[in-house]
Amino acid sequence: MFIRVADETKGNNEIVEIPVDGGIDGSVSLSTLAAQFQGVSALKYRNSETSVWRGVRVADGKLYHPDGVWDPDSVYVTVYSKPISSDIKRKGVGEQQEELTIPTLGQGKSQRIDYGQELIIDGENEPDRRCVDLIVLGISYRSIEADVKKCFEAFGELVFCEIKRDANGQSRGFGFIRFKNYESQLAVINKRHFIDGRHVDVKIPDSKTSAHEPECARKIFVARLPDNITPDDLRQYFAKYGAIKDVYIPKPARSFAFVTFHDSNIVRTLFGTHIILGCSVTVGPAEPKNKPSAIGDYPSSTFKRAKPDHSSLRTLTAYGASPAHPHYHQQYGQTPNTDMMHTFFQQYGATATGSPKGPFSNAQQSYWSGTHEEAAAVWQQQQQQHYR
DNA sequence: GTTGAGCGTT
Repeated sequence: MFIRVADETKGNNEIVEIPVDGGIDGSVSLSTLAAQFQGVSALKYRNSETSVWRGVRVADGKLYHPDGVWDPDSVYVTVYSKPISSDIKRKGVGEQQEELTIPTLGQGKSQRIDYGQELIIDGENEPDRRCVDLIVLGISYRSIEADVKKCFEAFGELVFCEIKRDANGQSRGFGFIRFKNYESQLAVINKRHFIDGRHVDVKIPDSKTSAHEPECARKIFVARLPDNITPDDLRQYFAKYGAIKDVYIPKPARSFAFVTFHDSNIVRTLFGTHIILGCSVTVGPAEPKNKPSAIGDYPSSTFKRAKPDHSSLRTLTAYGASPAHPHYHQQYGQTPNTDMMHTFFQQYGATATGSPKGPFSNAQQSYWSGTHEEAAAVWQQQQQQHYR
């Protein structure tokens, strides 16, 4: 049996027939698909009842039809993990078509991540595949770095490996590692490993800054969701990153959701773009209820989308970003400065490129360029305020 | 020379 697959972005509507594996699970091999469509990560198809795109399930390098049966007459459309190609443009959001820039953050460095300040992403520059330093607990006092390295390199390339020692060089029995690729991190985390005859545990480290955090620190804001998405869809997708405590989708659907994890440390590694059921969604930090604050204490509601004729959607307008808007200035007591803007954009894996009018001149507006996703996330975050 | 929950002089 074959299924019919097309790549909308090619514009030629060429259909390629892809074989379905003969095995009992009736899956389509991702690698077989990728041989025809380079870089493909999933497939989607139109739900005949609702006309909404529906994504096929992807697991272990295989694609599974959600209904268990592939329709030989349907045309399945390729989905790519690089953030948004024009085919993922979604209804109702009113996005303009635009080629997107994937934010380029620092290349992997052999340094510890300063949480919340710097996000290291792997060699593919995928914002949703970030590695963090992992703590390794229970290392034998006799083990050296090479022993730890040997154990974990079986899961992938390490960019960092260190055993903590006291002033005399005596091992303190724990250390830190970081992988180059996110798959490796997923493979080792929260599992027990053996080094020099002792079992060791690998975890996302607690940090002092994350102790006694409010619930919103364990919560992500997921924007640009299709309205037919279910809590189970989100659970299924995000479960691979960490234990989920709660999923909240407003009723009626408002294109966003909150997912709360048990561990706050995983949260910041998720900021950026994800492909869920074939749709490109944006994950950002959840804001505390009743306390909107996008930049420090500055309200996110002061950020609007720039007009489409102004450098298109990658540009945000920071209203009130100058003393020319005394209302906001007085109400919130501060004006966002350059550092705050950069921190704000960084949450979304974006890089602010500054205002063409110069930062916080006396102009009425300042323009800041982030990514398309970032602009969409900020816009959605404003909407969120109206429903909470 | 011993020990065995923890959270990092970068």
